[in-house]
Amino acid sequence: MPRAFAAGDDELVEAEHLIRDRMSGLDLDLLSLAAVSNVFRTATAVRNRMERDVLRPHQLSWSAFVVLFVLRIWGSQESRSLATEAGISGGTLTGVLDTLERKGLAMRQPVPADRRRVEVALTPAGTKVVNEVMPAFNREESLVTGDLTEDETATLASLLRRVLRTAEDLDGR
Amino acid sequence: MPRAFAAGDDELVEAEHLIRDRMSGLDLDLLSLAAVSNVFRTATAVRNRMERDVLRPHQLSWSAFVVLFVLRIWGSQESRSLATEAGISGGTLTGVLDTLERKGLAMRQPVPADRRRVEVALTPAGTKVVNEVMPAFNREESLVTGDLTEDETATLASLLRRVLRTAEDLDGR
DNA sequence: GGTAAATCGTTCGGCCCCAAATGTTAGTTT
DNA sequence: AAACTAACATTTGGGGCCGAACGATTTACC
Repeated sequence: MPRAFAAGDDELVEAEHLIRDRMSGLDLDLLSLAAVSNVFRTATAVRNRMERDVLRPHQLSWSAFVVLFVLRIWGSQESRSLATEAGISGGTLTGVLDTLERKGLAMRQPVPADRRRVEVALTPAGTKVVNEVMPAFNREESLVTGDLTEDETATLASLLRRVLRTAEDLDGR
Repeated sequence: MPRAFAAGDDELVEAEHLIRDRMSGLDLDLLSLAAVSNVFRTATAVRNRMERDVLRPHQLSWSAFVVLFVLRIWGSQESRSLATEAGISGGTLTGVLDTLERKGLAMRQPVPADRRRVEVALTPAGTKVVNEVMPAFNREESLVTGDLTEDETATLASLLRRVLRTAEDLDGR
């Protein structure tokens, strides 16, 4: 999303006027546009920070960390649920697991009852990495929300949760 | 833990409870963790919807659409500013522009005064595509924020704007 | 019991993504 | 003018990402 969005209130208004002018006749919902645009812009900015300051020193990609995190919190599980939980496709997970196995952070295990399935588990090294990275990750989270009061942070989480629920409900699940 | 956390305790979804239980020894700021996690989860869910329902029928990638959108709103401009506005690296923009040029949606033009630089402009076909996609995109934005009142949507945009600004200030801009 | 259908992880092709290296061009210094 | 220095888009290499196609396996049905 364009940089001028949410760079500041003044710039935001300016951008909205610009959009209204340039897209006149298109009848846009500028309130929703601003909110959703800011979700994307914030996610991108924070994620870039995380990747550069937290993940890169550990040689981890975003998805690799998410997979490790899911395994750490939810425990060992099969590929399919792991992919869903991590928010990536099955094909992508195969590649991420190849990388994680090569680094000795996770491992695949056969499921005796069903030879199609694969159980994925953290190695001790993988557990160690998550335990190291997670606090650093969380410190960044605290930093970027540092301008918000605790109530505001809770409100933000709550509003986002409702948008997320709506999106998931629209997808029918 | 802070009052706001206890107050919003019953709003925590299962995942947030699990994290609290499994990472209890790591002294995490769960309030920030929930807020930032929800930014990422929401961005991913909404973006996946957008790509599947809006962009894919037009054979457009996310970045390709953002580039077209920036060109549509802010007008023709040189590669460097376009990459910044679109939030992608210069190397990525080269590839995206290759694709857009191949599809006849955008075009590069030499800058006579400086032969290193390239001016990028929408073609008529590119303008037409943005005009078609933008309203569909905005309808999805309205949909996913449909559970929020107008005040809440504005609050969400405002809170995100402050997080975004904090992240950008931390990066020292 | 044998065939058809569903489900699993993987592979493949195309695109996206970044950082770093590259080659070209412009501006600055001497 | 020659030699640095800076700025620019592009190329390169390694990975991530998806949907579709694939082969192997299990389940359902007749």
